[in-house]
Amino acid sequence: MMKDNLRTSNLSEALRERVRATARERFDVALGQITAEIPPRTELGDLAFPVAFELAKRIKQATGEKVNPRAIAEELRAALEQEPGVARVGVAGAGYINVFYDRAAVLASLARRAEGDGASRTDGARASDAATGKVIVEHTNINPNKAAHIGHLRNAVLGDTFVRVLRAAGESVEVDNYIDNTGVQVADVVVGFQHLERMTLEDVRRLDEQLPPERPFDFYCWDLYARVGLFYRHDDPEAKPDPELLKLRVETLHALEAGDNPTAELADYVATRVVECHLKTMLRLGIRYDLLPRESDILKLGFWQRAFERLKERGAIRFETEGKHAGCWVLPTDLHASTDEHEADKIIVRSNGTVTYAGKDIAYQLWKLGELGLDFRYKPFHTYADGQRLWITTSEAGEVATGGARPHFGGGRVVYNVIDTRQSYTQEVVQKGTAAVTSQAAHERSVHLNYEVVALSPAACEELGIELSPEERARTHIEMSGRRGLGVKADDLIDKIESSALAEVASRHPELDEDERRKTAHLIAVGALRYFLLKWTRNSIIAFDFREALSFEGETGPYCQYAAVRANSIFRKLDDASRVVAARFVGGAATDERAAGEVREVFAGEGGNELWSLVSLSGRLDDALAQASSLVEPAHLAKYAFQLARAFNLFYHRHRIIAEENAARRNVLICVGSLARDRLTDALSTLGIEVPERM
RNA sequence: GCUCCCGUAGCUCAGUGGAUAGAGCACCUGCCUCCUAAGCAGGGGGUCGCAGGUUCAAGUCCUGCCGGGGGCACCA
Repeated sequence: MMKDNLRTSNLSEALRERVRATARERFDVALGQITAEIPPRTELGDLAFPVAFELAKRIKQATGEKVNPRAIAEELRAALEQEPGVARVGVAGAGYINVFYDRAAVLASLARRAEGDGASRTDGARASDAATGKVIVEHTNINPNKAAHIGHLRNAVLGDTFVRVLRAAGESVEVDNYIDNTGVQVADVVVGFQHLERMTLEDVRRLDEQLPPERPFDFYCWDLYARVGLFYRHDDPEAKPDPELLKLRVETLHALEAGDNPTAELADYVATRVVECHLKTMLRLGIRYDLLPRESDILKLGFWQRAFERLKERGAIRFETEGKHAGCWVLPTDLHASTDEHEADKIIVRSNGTVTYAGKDIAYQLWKLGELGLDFRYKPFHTYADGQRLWITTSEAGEVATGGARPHFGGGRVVYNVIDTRQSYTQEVVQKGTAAVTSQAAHERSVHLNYEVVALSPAACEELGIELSPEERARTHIEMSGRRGLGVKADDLIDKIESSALAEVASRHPELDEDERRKTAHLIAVGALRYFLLKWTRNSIIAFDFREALSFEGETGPYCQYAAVRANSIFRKLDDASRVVAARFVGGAATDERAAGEVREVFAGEGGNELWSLVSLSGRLDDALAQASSLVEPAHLAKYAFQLARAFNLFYHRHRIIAEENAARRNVLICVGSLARDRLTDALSTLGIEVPERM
């Protein structure tokens, strides 16, 4: 096998070791973490060690001797220059050690790797640390009572992209989408059907069948849900709900929890149909799931009773006999101070004996961690076009037999719950309760993958025809409200972006047939929307703006796709022989000193630094993935894709690849272009963005 | 009251304790006989909220203050 110490990540590791060894031998200093950084400009080198400053301090502490950091840097320079793959080492500023790689050798290694195992980036580095046990990521979790809106899309795209990042790292991932089919929100829509529309299950079924395609069932429920909100308030949006009318909600809720009655059957129909709509919406963006766990099954299968026993056994919860919480089971917390208005402790079981959301969630979280000792029953719910099967939980006896084996669900090594940051407090309570009945390790195995909400810009509200008070207009963002029907529906937005993309495609490519245009427009829309939702870091509130979301220029998904499309069009026009020749020539630079010299000359010449920085950036995809994964921040990968696309566009602008006459130069350009295209395509693919053939 | 997050260019946001703080948008000026101009280049724009502290080095860490947002239900 070819030696691979020229992979830049391995090279930087080797250099770190040399720094450590030299510090020990020459200065008798044992260094801990050695920080290395990418210099701000490529002329300053490929890797920098600001370690001389720390060494000077350590030497002074140990011996009292004052040493100039520059002198230390000079010593280290000599040692680092010994490392194969290093062209030279410079000392700059007050004592920066700047390492310059042998550009021909690095590119040769990258070119050989690309030719050697196809486009596969998935090499030893990632396969080796594939830990045992799967990871569970739970996301989407939309109440099944109305159409999904852009806030739900942020959750789903964030979760789905994190899943892709984990899978790119070789992890085995189970994707769960929790269905709260017995909650208040579903109950409210049921109240709407039963009391506002006076419909039975049969009526609702007929209505559903007759709805036009532009107003599917989840859209209908969206409006109905808003109407129910008004109904409780006697049509005054500003009023408080009438307690008398709210009794309808409570009655309905009880009926749902009890099950086996017409109201529960209607609720089940509504929830199931809305879930189907949500799955369709998410599939438009390439988002899929493995399992739909349902709250009704958690109730029926006694998950809570089991968790309740465990909590009592461990003394994690306490029965209150006096005070404000008399008659309740509470979980003691110190997450916030208790005041006159509310106790610090969190109620888990109400005085009427019913369990709160937090309690149910503790039981469910225990199942996800494989610590409950109970399991759901399962049945197939849907089969995706490629045969992948989606399962749903059930509590019915006699599990439905299927041809293929059913995967084992639950029991994750780590569980990521994608939930917006407003629920941080409750999530902490759940984690605390969960940890109380398991080991401390279980606490670390539960991660609340939190993110800020999507709000609407005042401009977006006006476009939606929503009246704003002068006060609201002055704000940077306005919170969405399902109850007010205030929000941008996911399908509406996707439609809008698709038709905008379609117009662009049609004007640029009249030669394409209708079907091709639609497919292309769809890919562009997905790219635009996913990138739009991913470019912000998690703790940034997105003030949704139509103009921004519909933009295809600047820092957008289509900009990144366009760079890759341009690259593809080069390679479509380039004959295969040229690529083979280029790869062989550049790859040969690893052993052939004459070829290496020619490659170096290209990088040393006019625009060589710029060319090299594209190679260097292309080589950092693994770093970007590792960062996105360890910091749980897909935005880092999105930023990387944009940077790479920008660098490629510059490269594309500066160089005529096919027409290049100098053979060595042409070979280098082909290899660099091919490398950048592959990594950009990979990065986009992990973001869930595909590159169309033309756009 | 307690608690979490945020404050960086006109706007929206990036910025693993390291070099001259970046990008997109907006505005202005150029560039299509060329592998797709959804592009490229250039320009103006900054007291990184304020004040202390730690450090060889602070937008980044600590403390306090100011300003904005979220959360602290026998809702989910």
